[in-house]
Amino acid sequence: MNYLELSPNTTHEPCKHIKIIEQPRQRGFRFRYGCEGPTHGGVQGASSEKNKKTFPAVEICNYTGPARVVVQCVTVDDPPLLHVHSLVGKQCENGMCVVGVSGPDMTVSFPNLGILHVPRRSVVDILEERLVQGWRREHCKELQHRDPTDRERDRLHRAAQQCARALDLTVVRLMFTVYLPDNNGNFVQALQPAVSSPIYDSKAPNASSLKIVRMDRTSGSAAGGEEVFLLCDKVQKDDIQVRFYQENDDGTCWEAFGKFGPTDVHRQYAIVFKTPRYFDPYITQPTSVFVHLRRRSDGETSEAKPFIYFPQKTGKERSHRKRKNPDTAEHDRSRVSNGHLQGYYCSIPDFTYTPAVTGD
Amino acid sequence: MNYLELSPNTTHEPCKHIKIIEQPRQRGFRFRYGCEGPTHGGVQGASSEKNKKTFPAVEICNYTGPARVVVQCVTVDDPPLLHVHSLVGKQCENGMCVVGVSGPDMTVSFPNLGILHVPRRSVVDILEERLVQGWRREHCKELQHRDPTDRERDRLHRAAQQCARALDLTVVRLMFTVYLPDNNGNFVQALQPAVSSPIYDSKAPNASSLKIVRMDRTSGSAAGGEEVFLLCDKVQKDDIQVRFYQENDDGTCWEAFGKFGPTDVHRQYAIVFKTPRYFDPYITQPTSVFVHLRRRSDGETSEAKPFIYFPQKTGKERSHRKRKNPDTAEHDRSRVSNGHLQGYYCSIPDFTYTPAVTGD
DNA sequence: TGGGAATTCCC
DNA sequence: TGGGAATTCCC
Repeated sequence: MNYLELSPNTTHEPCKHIKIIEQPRQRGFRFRYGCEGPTHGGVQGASSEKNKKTFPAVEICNYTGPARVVVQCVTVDDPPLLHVHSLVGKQCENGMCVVGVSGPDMTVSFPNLGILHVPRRSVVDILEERLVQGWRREHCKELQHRDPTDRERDRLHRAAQQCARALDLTVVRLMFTVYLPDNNGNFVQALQPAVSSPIYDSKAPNASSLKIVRMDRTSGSAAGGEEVFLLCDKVQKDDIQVRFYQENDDGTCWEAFGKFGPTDVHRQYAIVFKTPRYFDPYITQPTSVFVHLRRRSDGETSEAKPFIYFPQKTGKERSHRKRKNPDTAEHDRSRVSNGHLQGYYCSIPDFTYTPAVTGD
Repeated sequence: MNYLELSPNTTHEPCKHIKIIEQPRQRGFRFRYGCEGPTHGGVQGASSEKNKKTFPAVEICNYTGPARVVVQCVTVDDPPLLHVHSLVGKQCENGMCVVGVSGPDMTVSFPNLGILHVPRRSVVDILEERLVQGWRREHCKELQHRDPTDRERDRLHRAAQQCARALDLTVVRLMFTVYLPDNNGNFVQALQPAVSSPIYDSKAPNASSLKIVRMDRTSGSAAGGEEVFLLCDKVQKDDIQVRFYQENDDGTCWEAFGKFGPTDVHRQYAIVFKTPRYFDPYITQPTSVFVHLRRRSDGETSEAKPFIYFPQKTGKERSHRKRKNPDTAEHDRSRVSNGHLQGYYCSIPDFTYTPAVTGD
């Protein structure tokens, strides 16, 4: 007898349980409304790649033989509650996905888990119906079958409203439950369920993917303070940043943020911001950095666009400008504002423009 | 006996009828959803002004005495059909507005006609219900009361779907019907109804008000071809124009249009366009014109913003540019593209910018 | 009210 | 699928 045999488990058979061997991918999957049809593919696995797709998968451990795995959408609450959203796709019915296993391979992969987005207006009704069902189950043992009274009904309705308020429609988790057969071969013996990491609806305003579509300038003075019009995919004005950054060879990183207020975010699709000053405003050569969008709440970022900082104009170049036609100066004013740069040494944004020489 | 007495009318009493003496304003009024609550005011009159509001009004002609006027929403079809949208506000019930008159003033003004926007998803049900009602009325004379058979029901359902497809939820008209009392004082004698001009929901995508919110430049070369980022209220990419114009003292008007494609309209809220060439590209003094948005389909326009055309650079100024640092030229390229101006005489956009001198 | 965004749907 | 807009709702 060695010491291993003294561990508590040795007196029992190894615990049968279900284990998630591939989590669902948390981001980038879109929940679909009923009207969008059922053919939109399932959520992929966390380690899925372009040419090597994976899907959520589980393994039944310490048991080999017939089993049934049921997958359902649950909330991020602890303990998890059944979600109003349901699973759709092959092998899915009544909002859940049911798959049989027989062994010897006790792993199951789920390539067809679509998530059906229930309209918000339906939520209360769905929850109320469930509460009524629960009520019936509780009362079915009573001698006489009866329906809830108006008073009870009203209580259930208010409970449903409260649950609905607390329910987040933008995120679900997958709950996997294994059922093993009893002596009659009925799959009624449930093991402790396993619950996946959260899946965020990629269409939700706070989880949609970030993208810079177009900018009216992709370069500017190292002094910063120049206005940029940036067109983007949907953002939320209080949760978005325009981040300039430069990664150095030594692993350090410079960052600074475009300056704008909530009113500079136009209808979620455009941001007018002022460029930040480069960390060294006295550079003598153009310097490449990157700009991207970043969501404060979850740190998600867009793909980066290059941005070039240029040296500021010298005093001589600037004095040349003073001789300009005042009409033209008026013209210029509309383009560049340097409001908050007043008083900075040598930091007035000041450019001249030559036409691009393009081939077409 | 003069010839007037020979006209057909002289043999009858003058025809009693209802006349609209103030039409509803056609634009700028927003239909409201039920969830928005009832307190949003009524549609104003066509001649309403800021400090002198008017409201839709009718007059009962050639009759003085007790009467009842009923107002309902109808479609723009001919003949008009009852709309699914309903009237809400004081004196409104069951979707219609009912007002009593007793004379001697036989005019009625309606200051509280709110229009309740029925959700699209409810339209079929509402129409089907009406068809079923109609079916019942038709069959009520049958010996035995009966409900429509499944087959009849299905026919009604399909008819409702067809009506729903044809129904425009963005426009209604007001139908005014006068009821005069019969000998027992019951208001059952209806005169021919009067139907108003159309009222367009100001929240509908094709009727919302146009507005230029912000532009990244408000001046440019008389040669045109310069890119402008314009932020705006919601537009439809295939139905919007950026119109430059200048009204001359002699009543003539120059106009030209910003150049852009559907993909240059960003998510309905921004337009990236190229300025048009001014009609005289060889101006020697800055010239003020206006820009506004214009909707093709109905000719509606936004408020205009001023735009200043500047003389093109002379050859001498341009040759000076050629000596510039190539790095700076690279910088410039990002800002101005002159793609389609190649080959124009003296038409290369070319500006220098000086910082604004602002007081704050 | 109008401003603004979330939600839902269409292709 | 994702792109894009219409519809609906919130304050």
